[in-house]
Amino acid sequence: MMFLIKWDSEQPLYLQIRNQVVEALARGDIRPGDSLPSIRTLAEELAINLHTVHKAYQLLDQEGYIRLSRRNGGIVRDLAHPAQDFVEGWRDRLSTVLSEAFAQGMTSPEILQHCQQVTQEFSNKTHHQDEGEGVF
Amino acid sequence: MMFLIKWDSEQPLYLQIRNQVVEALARGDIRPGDSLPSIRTLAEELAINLHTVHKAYQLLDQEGYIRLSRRNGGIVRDLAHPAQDFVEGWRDRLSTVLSEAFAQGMTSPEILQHCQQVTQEFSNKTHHQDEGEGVF
DNA sequence: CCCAGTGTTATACTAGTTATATAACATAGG
DNA sequence: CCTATGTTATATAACTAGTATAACACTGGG
Repeated sequence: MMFLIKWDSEQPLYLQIRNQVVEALARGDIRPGDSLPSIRTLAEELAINLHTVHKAYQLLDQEGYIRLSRRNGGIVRDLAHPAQDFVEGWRDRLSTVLSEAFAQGMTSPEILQHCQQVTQEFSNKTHHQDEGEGVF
Repeated sequence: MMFLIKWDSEQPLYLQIRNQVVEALARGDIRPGDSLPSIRTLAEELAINLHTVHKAYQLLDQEGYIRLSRRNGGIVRDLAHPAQDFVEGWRDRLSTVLSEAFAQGMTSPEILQHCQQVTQEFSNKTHHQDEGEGVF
């Protein structure tokens, strides 16, 4: 799991981390049962503060993506179904993003094509079962 | 153009306004050439501060959705093509939103169906040409 | 038994953002 | 000239983001 901090981004650091974990999950780069790096390890690796990483992990835990335990650190959960109350908020966010494209003059076919392309990137879960990153 | 402020939302007020304008634009509720309410008018109507509305309008102007002039206030621009540098950032945001759905266990067909539904809402531009809101 | 490595909590501080409140300025139309 | 438009300038309070230290609680391994 590679993290990359964009220091010139307008996005808060803890959100960048959160998003990268979620995208890695969607992409299949990390899977249920896998461990995230320890809070301190990742903080040092990215040269940022422990609490910033902690905040990202707490958010991921709260949203249901991982389970954060005092013992094993952050472990990716198995989400067969969306967490409760997820879909409503998610559709609102989807609406907002798609509305931007319409308002900018993109056409429905154009927009839907982007959706399909992105979707294919994520469902391309060509994945090696036995490749590090796991709990040991 | 009806605005609705959610006081319990986590979203900043100025972003709520910005998003509602963009969605109204996508939905066809407002069209190129239309005037937005004056900053002071809208501020009073929503019982919020003038500067908060101004910030929303400035953002909309900066993003290319409206033109803000000292003379006529905020006027919706005609965006036949996306503003430069729009698409790159937009696709990133789309990726983030769609990745959340995947990570929550939704399937590709499910997700694409949502995209199509939202898209249809926006392309349903059943619109009355001569209905107020215009410049006068 | 202790040590090292987990997350967790507490406190403090700086900087930036959000929202409000007042006031004033600049411009042009009626 | 008055009025309505956006614009700019301060100031202030509350909150957020990020950093810095320090300490606490737990537990697996040596």
